[in-house]
Amino acid sequence: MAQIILIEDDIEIRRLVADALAAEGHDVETAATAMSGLELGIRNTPDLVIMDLGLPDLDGNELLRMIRAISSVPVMVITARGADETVVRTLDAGADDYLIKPFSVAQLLARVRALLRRGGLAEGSDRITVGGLVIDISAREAAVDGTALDLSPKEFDLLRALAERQGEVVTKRELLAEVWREPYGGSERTVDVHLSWLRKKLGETASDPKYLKTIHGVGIKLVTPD
Amino acid sequence: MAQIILIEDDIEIRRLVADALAAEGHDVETAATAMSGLELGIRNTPDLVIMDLGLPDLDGNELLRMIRAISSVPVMVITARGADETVVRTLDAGADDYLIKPFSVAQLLARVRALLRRGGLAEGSDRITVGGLVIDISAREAAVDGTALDLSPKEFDLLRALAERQGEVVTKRELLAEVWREPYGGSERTVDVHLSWLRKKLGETASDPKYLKTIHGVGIKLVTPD
DNA sequence: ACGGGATATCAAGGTTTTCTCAAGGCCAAG
DNA sequence: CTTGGCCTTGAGAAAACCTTGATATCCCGT
Repeated sequence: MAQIILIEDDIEIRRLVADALAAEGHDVETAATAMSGLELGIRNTPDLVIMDLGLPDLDGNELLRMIRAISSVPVMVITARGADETVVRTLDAGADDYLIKPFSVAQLLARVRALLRRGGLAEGSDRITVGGLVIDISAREAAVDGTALDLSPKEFDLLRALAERQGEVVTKRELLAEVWREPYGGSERTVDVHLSWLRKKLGETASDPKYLKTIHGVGIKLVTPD
Repeated sequence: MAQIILIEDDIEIRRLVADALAAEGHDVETAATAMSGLELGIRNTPDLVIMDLGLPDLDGNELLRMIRAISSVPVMVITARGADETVVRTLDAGADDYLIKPFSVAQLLARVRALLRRGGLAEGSDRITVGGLVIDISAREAAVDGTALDLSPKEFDLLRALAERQGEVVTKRELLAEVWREPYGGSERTVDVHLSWLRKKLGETASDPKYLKTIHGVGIKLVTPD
């Protein structure tokens, strides 16, 4: 599922964590020293790094800084050092989560899921959700409250263009540029018509909008309904 | 710096956390119940939500699910319940971090920083805050004390022009230039009318202004109310 | 306290923008 | 060649908005 690098010198904990992660379906690479872990990271571009703070060859914060210098990969720190000051310093050095040993494996896994949920989806996400509206970019299909919408090409592109900037007001000119691809001599009223159709398929009207709000004199914006 | 919503029923903790966050320069809105917190969230599109799990009116996980249904905002849970099972369930329900009371404020702040760092701190949305007045430029919406304002284009532009120079006196001529785009032959009285409407919507009058103060013979200035 | 100038508010046009229906054209599939 | 889906354009109606005129009110210097 995800590629995870685990840097931990204690062999027992390493085994424990690695097995648990593997059981979740992740691809785990382990390292016992900071340097070898860094090597691994450079080669594999992982989705998550889990590291101990007390490594034999390098201070944990030093390693953290090196990782941050070359990557924005999520990093979870697991360590026995529980001093508050240490936690703060480590988080501020770029760690995303901090777990104190001894920890519950179940919780570790849950926190890993939480981190992957954020980090992983940020990149290749080709699905946009706005309230009850779900837009699958690569499949080119959309649905409201579970029921699929039958959209024409332009309608879909229009919806996507708005969804990619949800909450923001988009002008018709921008929509023309985005959806109709320049140089286009058409009038902005074409946008109006498609919008009208879109609204009808979304089960709303211009006077009582749910998703598509008109900002008079400016443009349209896609919002999550109340 | 960031807009944060804090949902916590214990008044002491609420105060403690809110003050600490405010001291970091964040804009904090608090709520004592799940429902009022949800209201806040819908109005303000926050950068982070911090919530207690044991709210009086709704189960924490239920609230979390409701938040997740409409938003992907980072959520930090703070609670006294430390049972492992609870932690796991909460994280899997969509929480991004989980802190057990009693917690160190310094660590809370560090974790908040970590979450905001990842969250990208409000991507396309730039806001101006003046007291209880929040103006979202890209969404083109404004709210006072959590209630959205229904502003016409000129009214919004006017408010923004004043907000961009908050505390400063702006002449009507400058407002005409800024909002009406020259060369404009209109009279400055149009500005007066729009100002009047703006005041009405802000719930104030010219004789008892809160935000919009008239400097006789000079212009207008937007101030934070006492 | 008074007068003149600046500001506030109200109501009434007048203007611009948006919405929707309907008709026509285009293109690909049958 | 015909059909059907899709896109574009036109036009009237509706809605939202802006401006202006008139009048009341306020502020400040005298």
